[in-house]
Amino acid sequence: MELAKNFQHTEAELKWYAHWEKSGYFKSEPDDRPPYTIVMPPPNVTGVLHMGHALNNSVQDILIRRAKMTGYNTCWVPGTDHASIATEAKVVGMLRDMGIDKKKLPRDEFLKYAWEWKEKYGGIILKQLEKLGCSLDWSRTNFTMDDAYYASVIRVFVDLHEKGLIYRGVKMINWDPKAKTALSDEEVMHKQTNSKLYYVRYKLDTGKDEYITVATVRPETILGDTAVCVHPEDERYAHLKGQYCFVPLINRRIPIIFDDYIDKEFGTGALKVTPAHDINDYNLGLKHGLPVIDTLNDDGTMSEAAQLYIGMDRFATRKKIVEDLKAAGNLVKEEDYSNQVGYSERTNEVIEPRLSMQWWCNMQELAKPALEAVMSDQIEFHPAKFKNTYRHWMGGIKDWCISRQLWWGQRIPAWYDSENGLYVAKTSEEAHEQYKITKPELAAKQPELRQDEDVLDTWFSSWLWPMEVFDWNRTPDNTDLKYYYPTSTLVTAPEIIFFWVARMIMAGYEYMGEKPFDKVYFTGIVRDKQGRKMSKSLGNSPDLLQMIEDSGADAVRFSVMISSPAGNDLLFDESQLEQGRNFINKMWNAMKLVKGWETRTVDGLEDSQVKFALDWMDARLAHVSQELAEMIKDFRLSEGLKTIYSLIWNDFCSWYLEWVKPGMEQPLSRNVYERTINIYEQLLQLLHPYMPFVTEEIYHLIKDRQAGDDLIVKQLPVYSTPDAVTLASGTKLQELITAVRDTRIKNQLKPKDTIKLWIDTTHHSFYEGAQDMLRRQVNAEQLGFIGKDGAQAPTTGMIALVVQTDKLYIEAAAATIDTTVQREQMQKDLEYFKGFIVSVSKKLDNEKFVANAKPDVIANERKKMADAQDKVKTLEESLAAM
RNA sequence: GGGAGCAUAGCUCAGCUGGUUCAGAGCAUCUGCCUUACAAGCAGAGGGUCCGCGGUUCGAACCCGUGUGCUCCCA
Repeated sequence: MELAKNFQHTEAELKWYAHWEKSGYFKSEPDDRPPYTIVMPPPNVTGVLHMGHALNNSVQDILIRRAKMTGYNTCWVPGTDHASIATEAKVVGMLRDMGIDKKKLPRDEFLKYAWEWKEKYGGIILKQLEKLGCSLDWSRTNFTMDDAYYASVIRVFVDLHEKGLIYRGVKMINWDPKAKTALSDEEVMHKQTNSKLYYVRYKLDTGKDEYITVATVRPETILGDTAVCVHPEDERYAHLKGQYCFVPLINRRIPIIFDDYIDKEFGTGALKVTPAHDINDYNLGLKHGLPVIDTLNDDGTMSEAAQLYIGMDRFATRKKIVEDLKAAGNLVKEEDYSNQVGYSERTNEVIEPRLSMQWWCNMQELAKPALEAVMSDQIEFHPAKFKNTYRHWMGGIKDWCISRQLWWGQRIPAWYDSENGLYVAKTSEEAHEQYKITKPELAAKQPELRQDEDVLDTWFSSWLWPMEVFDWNRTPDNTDLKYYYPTSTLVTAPEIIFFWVARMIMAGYEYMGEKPFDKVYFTGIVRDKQGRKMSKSLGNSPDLLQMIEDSGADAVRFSVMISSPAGNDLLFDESQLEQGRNFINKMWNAMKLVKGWETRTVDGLEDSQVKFALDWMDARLAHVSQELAEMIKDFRLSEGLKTIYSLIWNDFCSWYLEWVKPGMEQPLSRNVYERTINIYEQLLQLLHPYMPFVTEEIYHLIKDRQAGDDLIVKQLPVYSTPDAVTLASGTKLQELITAVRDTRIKNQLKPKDTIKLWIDTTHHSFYEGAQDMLRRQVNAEQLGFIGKDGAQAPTTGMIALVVQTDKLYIEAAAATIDTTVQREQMQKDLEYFKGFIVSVSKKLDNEKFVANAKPDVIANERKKMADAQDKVKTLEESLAAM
């Protein structure tokens, strides 16, 4: 078969993905093997693949593929999240483009459009994950608005309501005037913003021309003021006890109250109190019995209660009221001010704190076992630093606002009668039953109940994900749930530790009586080269699908994984794609080289010359394989990839293949060929989880395979601990080769110039195995040992060098021998080692050191000393000979 | 305002319980090579005040204190 010049990624990706899927390698059913389960963090149903997904899902695929090779029954469950706010916003936008106003649509008609949208655009992202090579069990795909899933969300709502944990109440919430819905605290992002601090004076009700000045960044809320507050110990205002003042422009008479909540140093030390529009003011209002005047409509315009600017947007009002205050003589001054402003996570709109009737979930009791599980490492967090964040949040956990004023989502299963009587039930029928029993007379007259208009927070469905994807609600005793739950590892971003991770743990303990996963691995945030978070608004997020098309999924996975150290952010730079592509090319060429030997193999050919190389490579493989297992266990995936990269490029290609390479047109022993193929296979296997396509392709090209012999399911061999002497011998040979090459260059020897190499050593057995490779790699026509077969130490015209404690002499006809550089180098080495001996001697002569240090440390120092002395001796002799 | 974390080569990071022969890797850089798998390559090299200061210790990149700078989370 003619081999392509390069790896053709597009064809290979289509071919192998289809093959894996057709062969059922992605599918999982419970069996005798231990399970390894991951539930994918469901992306938004309308989302498209971005760098964050690429990182997150590459990590999961690596863990899954690796587990598959080590005897586990792996199950990776895909799915999507209905993403209430995000999706509804998109549908509303689409309707607007069609000239349809959501407000004018009945609920069910809007939902029809929403489902149409979902059918059309939903799940694109799952298709895109195939492109990345994700080995997902597609037969288990879930969606958080599927009927079964919907039912489980409703069940949990009803259950928590029965337990008294879910209740309805008026509280200060975060209002998003664009999406026109309440948000949970977690959905609000605080951003440092440049604002203005306005100083506004309020006339006192003393009949005189006296004022009190307050400072505010939100002057439009003045219209909702119901008090001015000062610190009880603030002498400036002590005389105002029991006094009143007037709200500017509307002249409402409001009291001056005293509370030590006030920061005397801030502004003027006097605070305007607007209980309807600030959480702290609200609490003050509660304490002091102040009225609440809500001056905002749900779209962020001023309400009738504001008296002025009715219907005008809040920010326009802010400008206007400043002008009016100035005109009225109430504006004292304004100054620049930087403060934190809350923005909606989804719509990026400035949040308005607002009093509102919402549904709440009390988290206190649910949080207890969830906190304990993480603190005691029953659930391991990687990196562990996130335990602190988690504890901090869980310790101060507040009630969760779970209702959203939206239509796309699970509708709250609560019904009201005309007297506002409340019935919470799984179905309308059940609610009506309750109604008839509770209020038979009313029900006889008015049989219809009105269902709550709101839907539940998206996260109120996502928190059931690890159990509900295995059909917990309908069949809680099913074999899948028993086998796969608790799942093995959750891979997610630290940003959603509260939104999602913490709540899944709570739901897991509450409903399964068991944690949802053993381990959580938090990936970093994807940033660009300059360290900026990748985002649509910055436009710094590369087009992932284009990258896959251009460079291939393997190169993309390589570039993402090579630069994401455990627990740190990923700084993505497209140059890493090139590194990935080069690596693929390197492997491809190595395959071509090895394949090229096939026709030149001969049975029973003496291969003692390269036995050294084979043994060493086997030892390296065993050694690195063990290291890699540790790294993957600790989620040091980036380090793992670097390690395999180096094993393949340096150890295998640069050293091993060069060592066993037969000469031009020379035959090769069958045994060496087979072992080389075998080694290459194992390297591919180690790399496969990271770069699945190219490895599978080469695995099949390098040798004919029977049906079903695919790399993805090939089990990793068990390696025995490698022999340290074998490993050290390889290192020594490398050192020798490098040293001789370096010396050649320093003496202007061209690569083609041959040399004679004389070695003065006591380690003859080492050279017996290695000499052939040494000779070829340094282009020596002859290699001799001093003291053997009458060989003499050279006296003149030689270049001397020292490797470890062996003395080497290069004899070269072509050399313009300049020993000065060489001597200087040796002299420097000599001085260093002499200095080193002094410092080690000091240590060993120090009684405190000898008394305190561990015995093996002392033994090691003694060895260092002896080695250094040997080295000094060798160097001195070589110098003398020059 | 409260909390967490980080600072090691030009860049991105390793460096485990304080103790290995000038502190390691990749990328980048420099030099020489189109050597019959690979120039998307080969060979070789250079590059560090381990953020500053103080302390503990026989011994500190590592532990403690402090200062500076940066990042993230929460209010």
